[in-house]
Amino acid sequence: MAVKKLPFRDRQVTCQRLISAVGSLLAKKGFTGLGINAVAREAGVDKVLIYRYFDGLPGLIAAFARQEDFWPPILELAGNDLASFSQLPVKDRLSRFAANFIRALKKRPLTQAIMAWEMVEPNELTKELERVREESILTFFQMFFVKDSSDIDLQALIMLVGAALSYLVIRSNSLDVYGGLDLTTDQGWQRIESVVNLIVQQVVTPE
Amino acid sequence: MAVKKLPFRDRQVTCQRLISAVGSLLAKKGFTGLGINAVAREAGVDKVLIYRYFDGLPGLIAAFARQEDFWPPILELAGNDLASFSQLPVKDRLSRFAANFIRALKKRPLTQAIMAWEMVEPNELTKELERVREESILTFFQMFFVKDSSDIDLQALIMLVGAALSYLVIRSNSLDVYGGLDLTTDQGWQRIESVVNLIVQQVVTPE
DNA sequence: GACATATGTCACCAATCGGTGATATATGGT
DNA sequence: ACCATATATCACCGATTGGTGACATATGTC
Repeated sequence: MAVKKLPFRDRQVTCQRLISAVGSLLAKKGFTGLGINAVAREAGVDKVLIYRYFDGLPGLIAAFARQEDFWPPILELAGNDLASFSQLPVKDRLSRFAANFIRALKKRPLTQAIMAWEMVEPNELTKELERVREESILTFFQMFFVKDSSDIDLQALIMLVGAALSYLVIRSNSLDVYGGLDLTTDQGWQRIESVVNLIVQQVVTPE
Repeated sequence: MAVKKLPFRDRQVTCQRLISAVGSLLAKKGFTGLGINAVAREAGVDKVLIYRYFDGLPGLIAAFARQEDFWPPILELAGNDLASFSQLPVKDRLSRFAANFIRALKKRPLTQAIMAWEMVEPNELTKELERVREESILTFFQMFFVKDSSDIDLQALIMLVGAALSYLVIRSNSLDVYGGLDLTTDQGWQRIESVVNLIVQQVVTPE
């Protein structure tokens, strides 16, 4: 409230403050309380500028979505080394993917908030983000797994594991124990990773 | 608005109307818009009665939670026949459990809404519901699976599958395709069930 | 320096929110 | 029949919401 007045009259800076405010507010409080007034307050900017520059809150959120990298890039899911990753056996590729996926998701609270948001309030923004994510997932899948035309439904397997891990990571924010699994400790997550490893080792047929 | 006035002065009936209003409102709009005013409006009852009879909205929601059966009962997860279920091989028990779990969750939109709610807004109600569910899950697990002291982490496996299925069912409300999996058709769900079957058949060691 | 415009501030609106006090009326015991 | 009380309605409160128009001031152009 003290340093609120920043009449630098720099539209770019103001827009950036608004976009950043969406991010920090979303990370701080989740999607609840993500209103025009709250965003403007957080940015220290008058809310009328949201209407002027972004044509309303949805427009601002869309701008926010455009400049952020919510979904972990393929490179990160592959362990930052595409070449060596693609040379691994399919089993190990899947195991690594699971571990990388957990780590990538854990360090993106914003992504978790948005994924939770998608589940309760489908809207234009979440639809857009879903489209991007769906595309990213499919690209990743086709890049590393589609050529292994095994007799098992590899796609369904990967998505099942991905769904489980997504759910568990999101739940770990507000839940300590899930069905006896401790989601707060590394040991608990090690159990999860281990069972994923076990699954892929037993299920995936070698090439 | 027409038949709003029901001055029957029957406290039980009024309380029931309020409790039912929470349910229908939750199923209709999800947890958004679940406020004092909205609930009272839905019930066709003055909101002051919520304070009088339930000491506020949390109290009303708690009463609502107490009388509903959100979580599928163990009997249902076991396929309505405990005896024959417990005589199945562990593998088949797990496969049946997965199929029953999907069906049970699919036909409980209220449960889905609450599960989604738990992910974004932890509060007293969701905590309570989580406690009940956690207890139910563990009971189910100990009843049917704990005696099979295999070398694999059966608990982690079950919870992983449960997490995946929960996520996919909830997502199917607002998403058609997840990573190439069609969540709108029986064929898509058949793929999911099949891969679960494959996993348990390959991973679970026979007794 | 004058002026159009871009940028930002402020005041206000109607609607809704959670919450409370005052009041009316039906119920049930004496 | 009378009266205490349980039940329900209504009117209001301050705060907050999304949204808009009027106004002020800095910026850049001529």
